[in-house]
Amino acid sequence: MRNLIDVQRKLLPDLLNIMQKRYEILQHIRLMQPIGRRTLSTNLGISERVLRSEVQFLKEQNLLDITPTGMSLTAEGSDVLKQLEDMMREVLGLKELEKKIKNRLQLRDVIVVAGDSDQSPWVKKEMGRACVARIKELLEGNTIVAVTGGTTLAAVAEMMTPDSKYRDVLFVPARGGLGEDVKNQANTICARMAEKAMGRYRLLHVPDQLSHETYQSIIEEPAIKEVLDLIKASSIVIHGIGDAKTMAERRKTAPEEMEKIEKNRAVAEAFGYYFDQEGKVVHKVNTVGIQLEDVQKVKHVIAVAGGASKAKAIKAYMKQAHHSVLITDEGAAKELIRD
Amino acid sequence: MRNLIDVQRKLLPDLLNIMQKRYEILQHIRLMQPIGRRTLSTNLGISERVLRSEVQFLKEQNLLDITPTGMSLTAEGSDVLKQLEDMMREVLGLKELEKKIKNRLQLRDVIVVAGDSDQSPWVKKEMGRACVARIKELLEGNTIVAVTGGTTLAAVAEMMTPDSKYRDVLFVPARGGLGEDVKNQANTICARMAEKAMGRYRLLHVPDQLSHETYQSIIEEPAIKEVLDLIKASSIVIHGIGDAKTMAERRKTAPEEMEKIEKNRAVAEAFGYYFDQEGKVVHKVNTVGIQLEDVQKVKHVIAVAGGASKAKAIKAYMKQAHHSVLITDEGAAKELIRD
DNA sequence: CACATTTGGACTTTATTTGTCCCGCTGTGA
DNA sequence: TCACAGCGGGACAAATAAAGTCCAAATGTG
Repeated sequence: MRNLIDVQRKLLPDLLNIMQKRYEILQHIRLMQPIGRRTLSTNLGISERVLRSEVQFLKEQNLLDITPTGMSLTAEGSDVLKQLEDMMREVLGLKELEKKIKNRLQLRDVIVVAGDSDQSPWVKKEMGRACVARIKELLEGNTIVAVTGGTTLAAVAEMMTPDSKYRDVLFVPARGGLGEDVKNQANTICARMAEKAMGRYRLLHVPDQLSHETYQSIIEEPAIKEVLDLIKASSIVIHGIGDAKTMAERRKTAPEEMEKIEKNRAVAEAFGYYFDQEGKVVHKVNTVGIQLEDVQKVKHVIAVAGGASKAKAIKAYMKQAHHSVLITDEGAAKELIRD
Repeated sequence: MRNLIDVQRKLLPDLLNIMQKRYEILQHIRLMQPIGRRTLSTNLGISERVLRSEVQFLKEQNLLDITPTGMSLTAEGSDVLKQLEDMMREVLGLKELEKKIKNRLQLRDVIVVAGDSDQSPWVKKEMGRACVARIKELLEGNTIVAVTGGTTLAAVAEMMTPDSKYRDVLFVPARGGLGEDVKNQANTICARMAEKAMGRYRLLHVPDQLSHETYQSIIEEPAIKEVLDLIKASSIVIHGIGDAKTMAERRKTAPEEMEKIEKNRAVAEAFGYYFDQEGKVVHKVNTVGIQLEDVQKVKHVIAVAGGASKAKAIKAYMKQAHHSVLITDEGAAKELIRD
């Protein structure tokens, strides 16, 4: 059955919404029957008119009776509802997860896709697609989109599709070099995403490790400065979240910094910042680009991260990012609400 | 899985149609890839514009690639299609049955509902609902609807629902007494149906067994004659089909008539007419009302009959009723296409 | 008997789908 | 190399469906 639902989720994504809506209507009617339209509509939080259409439909399907006293389920309606209950648990699993996480972590919005990216790599792509869909909702006119690096963001870039909306969109890397592999660098991903979107992009060519003097002079270079200004002006930021240890190891982190990270019990990493489990910054990679205080001023911040193994990191980072949207997967989501 | 599909058939009947549409699109693309919109749309028999919307959707779901050479499935699309194939066989079962029967029996239209009314009595109600839905499609202005008797027609009456469309509809019994039980008589059912529909009705009060003289004089009675004229003017006829033997036994058929029926190998009964397996009339109950030759001139004739045991009768009757619409159930349908 | 609910009809407004036409691109065969 | 057929996709009008709004008739309840 899980199979069928998954296929349907692909083939008719809004089917689930409609199914859920009708399910809730039946559920409420069973609970409060006989009940009138007005009472029910306020109870369900949907407009009376749409409830009316739905109810009319359900009546035609012989699932409910409609009398001057109010509406109530027919025997058939009870049967259907009973069967529905089982399957809705599966169908709705993800939506419920989203709600729970949104409440528990106090986030602006949460999107959970099926699967666990620790186990099945294609789940990252699903998160990517969800992210792309979300971005498209946010676009208006000449938006600047800042992106970071990481394998998850690479998946987002891979799932990007061209759209006329992107005509005036500019992609920029959020921060300079953080010591990553080329294929996971913000620059690379930024370019890839822009190409896929058929949009424009600018890159930030700043070497990884710099002395203080060189650093000061390089950020005064007009070409660099221009890009940095664009980054600060971005209205959408898309970033990944990493496990602190993994990220520190993946980057060529100096031993003394490594020690600092470990000593302060950093668990999460994002933007080159390391966070402990309370969401406090305990270390920061020194590079140009957007800073954490800038991020908090950006209109739309989207964090993309999944896999059960990343749950701790996500939880820690999100403690100081309540105005972000989180896109994650079932694996991480289940861990997030475990305790 | 069958469970889920059944519930969905109830809860979102048109979503399954969309699912089918998308399934067929994917199927055709796999077969003919790479293929262009225009070619594909003529092939599928849908307008190019709606195909375009569908294709765009499928592209967004990452199920197909779209290139200047044409459209082709992605790996994901192939997977989904593969999984779909299994479940569509179940989803589409009834539709395929409908098509096959329509072609094989050369009928105007066929509707098949799930189940077998021999085994589960509620299936008759399903046929009833399907019939009612069909009737509503046909109504226009002040229509006259003629109905016969029988348990199936009783179910149709039971499933009738009021509608503003019925304001100018008049229900009449198709033929006079045929020797049935009161609750299965055309008169009873006609009245019941009209009540449920909140429509008007006229009845035909003619005793069962009449001498020739009385018969001649009674049909000249103004009150009777008026109803008979209405019956002949009806534009919709709804009737059941019975097994000849069963019907003959149920009615108080005289022994010599019984013999005639058996001798001529009657298998089907409808309207008080008995048919052999070639669809030839072999006997006829003598009563007033619509006659077989009148039926053939009526605009819309709907035959409602289900249950595996009735398949033979349905087949026989339908041999001479090609312009009818048949509403039946899965049980009968499977028998109908067996050989 | 009056009141508070109920459903359901009717009409307007808004959103979505579909039809229609056309443009620019690309691979193919002359 | 060039022309052409077939491709996708943009743009806008027309048709259709959904939702908002208001009101009338009916019915159970105090």
